[in-house]
Formats: sequence, structure tokens, C-alpha cells
Amino acid sequence: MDEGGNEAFAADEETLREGIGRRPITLADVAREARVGESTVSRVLRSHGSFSEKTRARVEAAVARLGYVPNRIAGTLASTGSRLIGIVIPSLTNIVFPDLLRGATAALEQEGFQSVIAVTDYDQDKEEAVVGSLLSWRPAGLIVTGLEHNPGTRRRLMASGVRVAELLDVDGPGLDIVVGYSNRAAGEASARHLAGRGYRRIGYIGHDLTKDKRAAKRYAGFREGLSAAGLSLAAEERVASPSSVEAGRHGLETLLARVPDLDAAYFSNDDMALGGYFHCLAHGLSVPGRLALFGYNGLDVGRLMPQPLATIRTPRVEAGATAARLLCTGGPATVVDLGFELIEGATA
Amino acid sequence: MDEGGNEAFAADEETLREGIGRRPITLADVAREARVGESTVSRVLRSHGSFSEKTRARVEAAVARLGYVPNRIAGTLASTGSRLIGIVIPSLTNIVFPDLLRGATAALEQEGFQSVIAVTDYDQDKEEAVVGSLLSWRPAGLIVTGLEHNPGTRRRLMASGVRVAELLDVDGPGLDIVVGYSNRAAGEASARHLAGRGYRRIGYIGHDLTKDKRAAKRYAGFREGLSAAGLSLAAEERVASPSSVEAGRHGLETLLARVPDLDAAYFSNDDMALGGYFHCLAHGLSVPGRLALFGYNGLDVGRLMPQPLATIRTPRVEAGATAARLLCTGGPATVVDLGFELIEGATA
DNA sequence: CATCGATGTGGCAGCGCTGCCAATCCGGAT
DNA sequence: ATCCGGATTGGCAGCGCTGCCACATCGATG
Repeated sequence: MDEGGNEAFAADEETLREGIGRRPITLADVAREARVGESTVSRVLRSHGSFSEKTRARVEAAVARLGYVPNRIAGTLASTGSRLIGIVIPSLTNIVFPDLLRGATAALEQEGFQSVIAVTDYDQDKEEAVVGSLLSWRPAGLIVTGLEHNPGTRRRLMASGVRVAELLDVDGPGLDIVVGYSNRAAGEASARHLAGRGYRRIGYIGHDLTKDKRAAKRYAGFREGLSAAGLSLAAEERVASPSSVEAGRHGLETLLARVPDLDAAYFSNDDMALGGYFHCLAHGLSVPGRLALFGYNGLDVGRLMPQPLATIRTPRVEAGATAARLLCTGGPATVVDLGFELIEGATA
Repeated sequence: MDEGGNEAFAADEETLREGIGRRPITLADVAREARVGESTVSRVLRSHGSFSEKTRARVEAAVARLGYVPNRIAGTLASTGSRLIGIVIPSLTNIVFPDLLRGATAALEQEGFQSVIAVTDYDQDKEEAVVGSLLSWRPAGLIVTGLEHNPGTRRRLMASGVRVAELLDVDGPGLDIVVGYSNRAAGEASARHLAGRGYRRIGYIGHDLTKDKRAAKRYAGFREGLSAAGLSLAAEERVASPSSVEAGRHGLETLLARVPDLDAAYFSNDDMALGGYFHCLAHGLSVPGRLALFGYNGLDVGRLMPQPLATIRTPRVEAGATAARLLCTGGPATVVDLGFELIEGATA
């Protein structure tokens, strides 16, 4: 929808001031004002079909004069597709999901789509509820996080006939479009890296893995990686709260109190690892001499620590953007594995 | 919309499998299936008006059997209000805005509203465009960030007759509902605090203040606060990039190279301050002995640093929630100043 | 000069739902 | 038996727009 020239704007106060109680301007009003048919106005506004240059000018002038704003609700009902994409994420607290949103909204904007978002708090029942709620807006597509959904969610997604993209995980079967990377492989790579550096007494500090399935997959991959290297997890600590800097700091503190002779700590993500780093700084534990630290996600903050954090960079912004583009353009069901990158850093 | 009992679900594969190409189930289908009128189905689904218990059961059974999902697009068009709230934020990179979103979406969910979000990248022209775009969904309300908008945006907001909440700032006139805190006062309080602690050679490290109006207000307030204490800014460094840990770290490095004898640094926010802290750690500058650090926002990460960051905690989640509630319940135009809290920390 | 395709244009029937109103039903009071 | 008022129900006209079709209009063609 083009502006049609601000300078042409000349509506009287009457028309604009507080539309409250006033009948909203409709396309029919514009048609009357421009002395053309409704369909012509519709065609001009959507730049769809043919019309003369003179008509376009007339319509745009009328639009500006009346301050008309098209009603997409009506437009969507009348046409078929909705140019809305629903996005379901588990949390807004972990920067990973805003990153995903950022990639998705940027790509969607380009394609002329709008995003409706919903947050599940890592709760599958809530996911089912919000999926239902989003579907009632008849979106052109849905972006959800992860591959694990309860049967109700799965059923609704299948039955809706709406395109679905599942993000940030490729370890398992998807419903339609899958864009992400292997969390299991990331965990494994982390273990290989630590083992390769000679660490032997390795601990794990994580958060609630029953809800965060991707963290659970990294954990499983990590253990496998250790096994493959002839090692096993020396100790672990799971904090009950969601992942956070605080959880990482306290988790490491607790773990070291119980098992003081660890030589490396693997965290469920960078926030946790940063907390662990702060613990080491606060208690004079040299990193990685006394204790090595390894995270996950490759947040900016890790790169800027006095010693860059050893971690794995995940392309989450790209995942959001890729998924959005695939949904808009509508190709066949696919799995896109964007991979990840191990960052050696200086903490391990 | 209640689930109506998963166990009652017994649709044949025929009905559910890949709705593609299949005519979607409408309310009329449900009415036929339940052998009642359309209005009755509508009443039952919205629990609005009166109907017998027997009818409710029949309708809910039919809904479950057919896997019906109400079409809110149609519902919204037919009724008046839309149960959509548009949220416009400048960025998803800075955790402050996801925090705002979090507060807002949580509150909206309770009230049965859905949020549509749009990101402006701190660009006022883009803000105008996305406001137009959001208005075309005929939202029940709009949440925007800050009080500064270009004339076009202002005009659209006024003319739409839609309730508007402007967030995170109270320093200036608002259009309708205003929920936030004084950035100017926060800057001033920071200056008073540093001056009170005896710091005399105080530098400022900030990002692009032409786009981030609230950071600019803090900066102005800070300078005023210094003046009031008989001091003035010893030096300042503005990085061209958006605020980030990296910008803070490099900003401080640059500033110290130019003006080595600073005794305190005021950052435009906590991310920047964290970067500054990392610089100090990396270069063995004792904090606050050699250099004091002061941030803004009160992020969790600041609290967990080996030395808790001196900063100002802003109630941004609460601001989102408050604004959402005010928009939903629809009271008169108001200004809600949620205030802020100065956290002394240990870095200043 | 009739014919033709390309280009503009307007009319109008829906999209799926809600809101209003009229119709019907029911139990108790007369 | 008759009437009354509330509870329950169905019919149907829109909500504002788009998609389809019919209808000009016009220069070019045979």
C-alpha cells in the first residue's frame, strides 16, 4: 500500500479528529469520492488488474483526502489467503527466540506478510491452545519451535491444511517444512572437543530438560560423544528454573561444592556458561587452567568476554528467515539443515 | 474456545487428512451436523446468550466430530471489535523489547487477545509504515514505543480512533495512554549517584542517540545531573552501531585511550556497561577503584557479575502488562509513571 | 465499414460469521 | 382450558472487501 503522497493530504479536521463514534471510511466511500466503481478502487489499491493512469491518480487523491485505511480483515475474508504467519515460540526470556523472530519478521516484511506471535512457556498443552488460537486467524503458515508436539497439536496442524515450519531442530521427523540444525550433533561435537583438549573430569550444568527438548538432545549427544571418547560424565547438576545466567552461576557453584575436582563444565547454553564464568571470576578459579567452560548458541556476549567463550554458534536468525521465506513462497515439504559452527574460544 | 474433550474426537481420516483442496469446515457445517441453527452454534461457541445444556452438548460433539476451527477473520468482520492488539517495537536485539513483549503478551492472553508485532529498527518512517499496516487489521489497540513519532504516524494514530499506548517514556506529551518511566530522571539520578560517590572525571559511552530518543533523554538528564552537582562530562564516546556488549567494550577502550584519567564511566545501557566491564577485566583495571561503571536497565546479567553492576532497574515487563490491560479494559487516557529503582551494585 | 482483441471499468454475489428480531416452547398462574 | 413471561431457538441481513463476469471503449485489421 503506497502512501500516495503526503503533500496531497488535505482532509479537514472534521474527517480526522478522533474517529470515535464516526463511521469508518470504507472502500465504497473512496469509490464515491473518486467517482469510480468499487472494483476499480480495489484494483488500484492492490496494483492488480488494469486501470488507466488517470484513474490511479483520482483514486489515490480520494484515498488521501479521506484518510482511508483498507480493512484487511474484510479483504482476507473475501479473498483466499491471509498474509498472516503465526509464530509459536516457547519463551521470550532467552534471546534465542527473539533472534528467531527477528529473522522471521524481517523476511516476512519483505514478502508483505505480518506475524502474529504466541508464547508457550515450554508447555505443550499451552502450545496446543495457542496453535488453535492462531489457526482461527486462518494464517498462510505457522512457524513452531521444535519437532515435539502433543497429539492434539499435531492433529490440529495436520487437519488445518496450513503450511507448517518446525524450527531449530532437525533430529526427528517433521510434519512439513523443517529448518534448523542438529542439537544432538552439537552436543556430540562439544564432547569431542573437550575430550580432544584433554579434559577428563567433565561436568554438566543444565536446566529443566523435560520441557526443553532441544537441550535434552544436546545433553544426550554430549553423553554419547563422551562415550565415544571413552569418557563419561563425571557429575551433573540440573537447576529447576529456566536457563539463565543466575542458574548457571549457582549451578556451577553447587556442582563444584559436590565434586570439586572437575576440570571442565559443559553448560546447556551460553547464558548458563556466562553465569559459570562469573562464578569462576568471583572465586578466583582460573579458566581454563583450573576449569574449562563450554556453552551453546554463540551469543555475542560470549565473544566479548575477556576470554572468548568456547561454544557453538547456531544460525537461529537465518533459521527464522529461511522458514519465513519457504512458507511464503510455498514449495514442497523439505528439511533444511543449516548446520552449526564450533567456536574454539579461550575458555576450553 | 474450549477443547470440548479430546476423547470425543472421532473424525474419520477422510475429514482430517490434509485439508488441502478440501472445503474448510464452517459454522454452517457444524449447525447441520448438530441439527441446530447457525446462531445457536455461534452462541454456544462464544458462551453468549442462552441455550440448553442438551444443545451445548450436541454442538460440542459436532465441533469435535468435524474438527471445526472457528474463523476469527469472519467473526471479527461481522462483529465490531477485533481482539487483536498491534505492538510496535524498535528492535528485537535489545532484550528490553522482548521483555516488554513478554509482559504484554502475557496480559493479553489473559484477556483473550492476540498480539501482532512489528519492528521498526528505530526508523520513524518505517514506524509510520508498520503503524499503517497494523491499523489495517483494525486492532482493538496499539502499543508503540516512546513518545516521538513523525507527523504521519501521529496523524494515522489520531485518525484511526484506535486506542494507543505509548511505552517506556513519560518525558513529554502522549497521545492517549502513556506507561513508562522518566528516562531524563534516570539519567539525572545516575549522575547524582556518581557525583555523590565522589567521582569527578566522568565519561559517557553511548550509541546512536539520534534514533534512540530515550537514550538521548537519559544522556541529557545525566548532563543536567552533573551540572547540578557542579560537574561536567569529562569526555564522551558515541559508537555508530546500535548498543551492544561489543560497542560498550570498544567504546570504553577508545574513550580511555583518548582520556586515560577518567574515574567513572556512564553507559547508555547495561549491555554497553557489561562490555565496559569486560574491557576492565581484560586489561586489569580495577573496578571501581580505577574506574567506576554505571549502566541502565537492570538486566539480570548485571546482578550476577562478580561485582554487581551499578545500574537502574526499569519495570519494562510491568509496562507491557499495564499497557495491555489498560488497552483491553478501555479506561480514559492516562499517564502511568512506573518509576525506576537505582541499584547501587558494586561497580560504582 | 464491420470485426476484433486488448484494455478499462462497474455490478454484484459471496467469504463465514454475528446481531437483531421474530418465532416457538415451556411451566406456572389465572 | 387460557394466558403470560422468560428461556430457547432459527432466519437472515449485513460487516467491507475481492473475484468473476459483463459491458463499454478504442485503435488496428481485413
